Amino acid sequence: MTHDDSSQITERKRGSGVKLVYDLLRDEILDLKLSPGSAIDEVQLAARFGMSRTPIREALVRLAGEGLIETLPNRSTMVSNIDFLGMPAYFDALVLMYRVTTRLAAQHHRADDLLLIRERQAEFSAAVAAQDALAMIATNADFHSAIAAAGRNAYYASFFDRLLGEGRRMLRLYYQSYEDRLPARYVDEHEEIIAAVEARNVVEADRLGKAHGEQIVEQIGQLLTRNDRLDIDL
Amino acid sequence: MTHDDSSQITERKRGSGVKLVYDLLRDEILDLKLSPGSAIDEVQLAARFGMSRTPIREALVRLAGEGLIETLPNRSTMVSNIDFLGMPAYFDALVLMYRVTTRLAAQHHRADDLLLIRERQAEFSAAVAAQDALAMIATNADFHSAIAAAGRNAYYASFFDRLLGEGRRMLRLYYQSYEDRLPARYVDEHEEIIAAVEARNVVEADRLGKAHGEQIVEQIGQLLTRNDRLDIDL
DNA sequence: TCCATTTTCTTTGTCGACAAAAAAAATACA
DNA sequence: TGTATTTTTTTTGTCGACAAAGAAAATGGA
Repeated sequence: MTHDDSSQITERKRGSGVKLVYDLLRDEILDLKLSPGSAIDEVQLAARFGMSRTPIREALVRLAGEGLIETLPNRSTMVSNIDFLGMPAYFDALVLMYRVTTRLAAQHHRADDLLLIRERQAEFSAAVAAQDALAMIATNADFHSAIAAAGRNAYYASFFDRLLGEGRRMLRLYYQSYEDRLPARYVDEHEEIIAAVEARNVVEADRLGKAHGEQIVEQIGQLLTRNDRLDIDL
Repeated sequence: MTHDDSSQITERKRGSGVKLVYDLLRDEILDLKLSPGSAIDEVQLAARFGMSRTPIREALVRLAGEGLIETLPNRSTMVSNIDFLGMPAYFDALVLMYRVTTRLAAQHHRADDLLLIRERQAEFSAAVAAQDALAMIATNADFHSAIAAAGRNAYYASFFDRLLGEGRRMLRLYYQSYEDRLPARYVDEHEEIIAAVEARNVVEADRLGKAHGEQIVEQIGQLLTRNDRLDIDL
């Protein structure tokens, strides 16, 4: 198994190596370029990136901290499996975070937040137009991450980011099975969300966040039997 | 500055060093034995634990991943400061997690969960009786963590654990200023929560979780001016 | 005495090497 | 041929050493 990477072993700034490996590996995992369950070899990575095992190891420790890889003591390291049994729990948390972050954005956003949010929405819209599934998933996550940032709650934001990251893998599976064709409906829903946030309409933002989340969940969750998500009424 | 630790440099199992350092350092940080902002010296720690810098470093990376320490590139590593400005956001998230985890525990708990929860409650009750503030804070966190585990949502549970950890530092400050005397009221509230969970009374569990959280927040949050917590009505 | 520049010192980031642990392969024995 | 035991291989965990990057101290000039 060869890794034809034409890997440019260029001069790197001290300390930048870890971030490089971390970011790249994270993307590869979330985009399913590294399939769940596949083994990760430190020496191979070291060779690929032209550095020693030490920075590789640090990147792996951080990825393990996020649950993206799993480490068997003294034995193999591998890409975490997608926890299908945990999907109901995942969607429950995801929808709640959709709600909460959108609601808080309506409350606490500042003028320049909207600029960033609109940028993300433009990127998402472009990805939809280009029918690029990977880009759609990533830019959709960025969009909601920007919303969360505008909500000014770092705890929700980081939790939400983690959920969105984990979700990228599941969504990839989903859109793969639907031939990379994605409803442009999400673009419209995003626009509605932006409008509600801008108008500081908290109730409407909450409702839209919840609806948007549930809409996505429903499309995916048809496969699932169990359906006892948390449903706090408004 | 000497570290008189009578450090037993005994033979350790391969791979156990990291966890040892991580656990101990985490506890020392959360119990404020290491004050926020204080520097962390890798070499000193290596000497103290009788091991090389490598496993120390790995433990520090993990702690940094949880936000408990901060690393200035190429320069110092230090215990994270408590983010007082972020406290409203923190409490907002904390109360919501109190609610959600208690509610889910009422829905999804199994018989043996209650045994564990009661154990934790007994420990908390003992700590209150002994007027041991540190133990109270730790066992209270354990109690709610057990509730969260019974809720069968790993995402909420891990997020909640992180919040409870972060909270240990704030609570320590709070109880310090109140002369380590803590209302036994929490013990009763815990009992009510257990009863609601056992009865699978979801609405009541939700209400109690919210009330319990808000009660704690109010006691601490009097100091804070801003008070625009998320308030989803039931 | 005060400030700019150079030198030393401290602490981190990276490396190559080696030992421990577990798995895989090879061997011995019935 | 099938199974238990030994040997080899693979991969991780740990170590000591060194180089880079700042900070602190020392030096020099006005």
